[in-house]
Amino acid sequence: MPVIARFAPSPTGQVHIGNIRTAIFNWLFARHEKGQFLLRIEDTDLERSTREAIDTLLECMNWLGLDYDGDIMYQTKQLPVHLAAAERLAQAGHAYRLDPGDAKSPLYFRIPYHCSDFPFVRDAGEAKIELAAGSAVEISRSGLVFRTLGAKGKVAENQYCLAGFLDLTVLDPAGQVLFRLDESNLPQILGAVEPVTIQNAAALCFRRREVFYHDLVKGDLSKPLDSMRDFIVIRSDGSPVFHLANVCDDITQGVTHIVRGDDHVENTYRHLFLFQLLGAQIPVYAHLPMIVNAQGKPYSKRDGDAFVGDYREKGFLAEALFNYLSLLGWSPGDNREKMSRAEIVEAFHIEKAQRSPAQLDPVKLASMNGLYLADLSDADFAALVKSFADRRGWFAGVDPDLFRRTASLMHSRTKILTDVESWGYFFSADFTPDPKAVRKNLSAPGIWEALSELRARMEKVEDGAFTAGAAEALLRALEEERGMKQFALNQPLRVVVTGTAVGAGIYETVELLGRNETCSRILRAETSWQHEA
RNA sequence: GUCCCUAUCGUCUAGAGGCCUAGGACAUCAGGUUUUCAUCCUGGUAACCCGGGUUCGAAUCCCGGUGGGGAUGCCA
Repeated sequence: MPVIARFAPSPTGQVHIGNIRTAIFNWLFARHEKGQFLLRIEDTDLERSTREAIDTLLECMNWLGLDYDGDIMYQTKQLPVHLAAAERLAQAGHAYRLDPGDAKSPLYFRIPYHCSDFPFVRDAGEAKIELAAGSAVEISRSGLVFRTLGAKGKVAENQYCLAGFLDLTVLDPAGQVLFRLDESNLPQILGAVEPVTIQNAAALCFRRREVFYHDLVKGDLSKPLDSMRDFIVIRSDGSPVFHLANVCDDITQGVTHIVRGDDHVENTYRHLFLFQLLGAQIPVYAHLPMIVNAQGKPYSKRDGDAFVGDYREKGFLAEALFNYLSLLGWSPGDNREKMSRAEIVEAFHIEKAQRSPAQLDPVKLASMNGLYLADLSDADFAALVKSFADRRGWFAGVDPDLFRRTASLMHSRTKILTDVESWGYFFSADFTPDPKAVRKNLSAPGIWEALSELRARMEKVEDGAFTAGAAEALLRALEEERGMKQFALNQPLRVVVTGTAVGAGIYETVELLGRNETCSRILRAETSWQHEA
């Protein structure tokens, strides 16, 4: 059976990092299985869904190379299908309104009492629930309401679906049967609006059933039916609720595998009933754990860097982000980390996805990005940086050749493209020196005199002869003459001409700056920084 | 409250009962290369949440606890 997977985001604002991870895993899964990857826009929240958000989403997917098959399905267009499905459920007796006379009352889906032969329902044995002493039990077509005693002696009200209590008997404190639910009174209960109330109850005895399914990521999962409730499928304004719309669309699109966030695990137990009663094949599920922030909490909008756009803006490469994100909660099983897209597709097995949440580490992401940048040729790197800088209006009007040479000097020092912002001193003398660097490197006695002398000697060098090698020779000679330690002038010179203590080789740097610029920067420092140092 | 899920270095992970003296990567520390930084190379510190079982043998299986997350919406 060919695999049909889908990504079904709600287009509300920016694209969340956890969301795009789900998209990536779906895409990888579909591509690995040589199946289809469909895109469905769940735009039913009219208040929050905007065209702009949809465009942002499509752009993000395009940027990350997540191509989808076929046309996009827009959920709002499927309204008639959703409504027809609701109607079918109602016709078959699987749905009801709390107030049958009021069409404005929301339509509830009822988890069917007769479901023991469903492929995802199994018997879980005899069960008994002790009730708060002398409390009442209400039984109605929307389920059971009963009171239990909490650990601190507090009475808690519980409401669960009727299907949770097969062959229910309500016992009084003496153990006598007060009420028995069976085929004889079931139709009356389902047909009546008013609940049957049993006073002075002490315990509930019934056969427990549970919903179960196998999750490709989480393994065998189950949930007792007596912890589930009937749920609304059509709101009082007539619009379909997520559960119905989502399931209907998956049926319409022929989705065979649902890969999504594990916040949907609980929904799955409900959706199984919908697929079953709508006569559809039940899909295979895979629930991915969430991505969490540095505090170990799920990413929220307030975190910053919660959106794909943030990473793009900061100068992360799509391939690097893709690679990193594919490794968050998944691993090929060997020690490979930096992998090409094709390699990842080849190695991707959804069953190997992690079951617990993963924390996104921006430092490791940057390291990964640095690996991808290092793969680029100097020329490609320069071109990439250029277009990145241009978009930001950095270094406008800089000589292209100077820019290229700077880029090749700084290539191995660049992890993310925003690092490039610090290149300003190559192109302009308009920088603020780092006070710490100044203090550390320019306060030794005799330093300023030496720099002044160095400048004088540099000024005598022929224009075309001002190379890295020439600069190095000047420094060495001067150090020796003045009895200074070898390289003692390197850092002072660097601070004076770049304002910082770190960077590319200083000889190459001054060669790039040129004789005039180098000398004028030294002179400027002599006149304006010297006394502060 | 109830239900569901989850737990290996700081972080991402390898690990499918003996290949584990627990491997890799990022981070970190030390050393080497080097004019600083970065790159590159070498080495180090660093983890099986706790308690019971099962077994000749448990990071791996089972039970309990604890921590974390999720669900419990006329949000999706």
